[in-house]
Amino acid sequence: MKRIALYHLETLLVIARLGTFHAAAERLGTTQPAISARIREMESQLSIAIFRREGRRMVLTARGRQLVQDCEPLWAQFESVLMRPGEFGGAVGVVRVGSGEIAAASILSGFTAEVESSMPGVTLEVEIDLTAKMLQQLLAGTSDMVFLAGPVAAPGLRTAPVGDVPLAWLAGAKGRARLANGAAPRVWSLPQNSPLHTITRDSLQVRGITAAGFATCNNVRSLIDIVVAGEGVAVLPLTMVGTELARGALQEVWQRPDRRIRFEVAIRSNEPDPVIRELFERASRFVMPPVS
Amino acid sequence: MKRIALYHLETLLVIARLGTFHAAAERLGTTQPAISARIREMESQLSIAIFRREGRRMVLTARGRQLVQDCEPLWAQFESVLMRPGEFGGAVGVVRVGSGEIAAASILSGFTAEVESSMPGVTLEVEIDLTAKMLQQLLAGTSDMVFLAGPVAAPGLRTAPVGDVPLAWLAGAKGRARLANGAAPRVWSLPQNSPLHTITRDSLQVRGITAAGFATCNNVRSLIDIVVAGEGVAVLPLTMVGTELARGALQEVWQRPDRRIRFEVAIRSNEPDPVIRELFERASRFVMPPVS
DNA sequence: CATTATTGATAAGAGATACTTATGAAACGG
DNA sequence: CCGTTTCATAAGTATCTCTTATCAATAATG
Repeated sequence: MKRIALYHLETLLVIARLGTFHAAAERLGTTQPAISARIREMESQLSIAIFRREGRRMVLTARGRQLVQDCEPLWAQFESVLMRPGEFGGAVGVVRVGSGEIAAASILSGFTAEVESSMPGVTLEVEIDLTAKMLQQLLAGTSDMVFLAGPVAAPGLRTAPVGDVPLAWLAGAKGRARLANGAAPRVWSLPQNSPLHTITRDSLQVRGITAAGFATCNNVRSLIDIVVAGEGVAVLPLTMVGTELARGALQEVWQRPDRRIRFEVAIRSNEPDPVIRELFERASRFVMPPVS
Repeated sequence: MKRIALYHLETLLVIARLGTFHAAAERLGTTQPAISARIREMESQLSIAIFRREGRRMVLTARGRQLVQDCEPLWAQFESVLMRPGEFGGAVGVVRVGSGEIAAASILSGFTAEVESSMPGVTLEVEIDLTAKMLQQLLAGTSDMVFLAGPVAAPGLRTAPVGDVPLAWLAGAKGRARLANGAAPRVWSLPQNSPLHTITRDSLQVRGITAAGFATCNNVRSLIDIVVAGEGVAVLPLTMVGTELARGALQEVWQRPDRRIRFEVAIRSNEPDPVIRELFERASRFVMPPVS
């Protein structure tokens, strides 16, 4: 049964359309015995009767008609799937893209939209995780391209800047009340080894602030929720807190840190896949709109 | 490209899942060189690179992953379509069923429902037309089984009764007004050679009625609409005028004809296809609920 | 650092498939 | 009744596919 090839299906469909083996042979540029043999092969592989002799011609059995009916859409799909390479010059492939959460919130959707419209043959498999993990996966070959935060310079990596985002010290109502009382701030941030974590620590040091605990959460979205609902204060990217600022759930409490989060796109420097290299080129030319 | 067989797809998918050619070979009960050859064959047929050497293993290219992604559903469909014969003992096939319009309105839907539930592998292609045409198509091999009206006894035909339907002389408002004025009735019916036509003529003769024209329409549904809207009177099957009687658009004007329309199911007596013969058996056991 | 195991490529030969040409048998049409 | 159409069959050839055996490269291990 596994030995049935595409031309078997095609042959069946052409016979069903043209009515005779002979006509099908002509249409398919082969001989009538070849057509007979193909059908015989199908019948034996599937162990069903597809045609039945009737007078001097062959007619489809009920089962055969069922098969034709089933194969018609299958054949169409096959053509679209397997013919795809030649159909236009563009790149075709599935590319596994990793992204840090902040990068995801800031530039990913713009990039994917750009890819969808200008590289229609390319499908993206996006995975969101911490920058550190993204790098691992990229080097291990589990991801093909990653967006990440902060300048990275690992050997065997090729990177390009794609934009940056301003950061701000933000707190919710309870957090601001706590600060107003003169209590030491409960600082929240991403786990160690993340750029946001480093920036937060540095900014605290510059200000000479002693924190009452330095809590972490590995998910920025949750981090925001935590700060909104609790007494914490955090350095957060402005691109991710638009709605919270608008409705007053978060407010800036101190002067903004000098540093912004800088995004880069990275691939392995020896990446051999032309589709991925092309995607990298596009990504480096794609720069996110500036945010202030 | 047409030379790609099912085992090529299967091979690709198994490699994608298991990671190495060797493991795939074991899983598929063959040898590693065979797997290599299959992939090479696919790559040459599609002229794309599916795998790329990386260290001592082969990894999917972006295009290769795309292919895997595309083939996954295709493969599933294939299995369901081609494996169908063995999956259960029941009959499988597409059967072309013809039916006269009245038979269609009276018993067809019950029969199709019965087939759908008790013969899930069978697909019906129903065609509605006049009884005479149904017979032609059956004998010509364009239909496999037909429901038709009136006792037929053509050579090479095997028939069985499946029910009958009472008839009534019906007229719309204008038609009844015309009759009340004592004018000769405008009679409507199906074209000649149809049982309804014959019954209508016979009934008129029995009553000694002279019609003012004997109009025909080859479609019962339209016939009903015509009678409802116009001055006509017609012998119509009660199964098809339920709503018209209920809302008073049609009313019985004379005594009902003695004869009812008797439905039969027919196949070619030498029908070789077991699926069709089985369907015929079921149809003959399936008798429509009596109507009065 | 040497050894061993893993992964896939390659080559050669056997076996299976698929195609072509030539011919035959049955059925249809005039 | 004869020619035509339609498909089956047979024989020969070309092609494809698989298996066995071996090799090269790389990763893992002691």
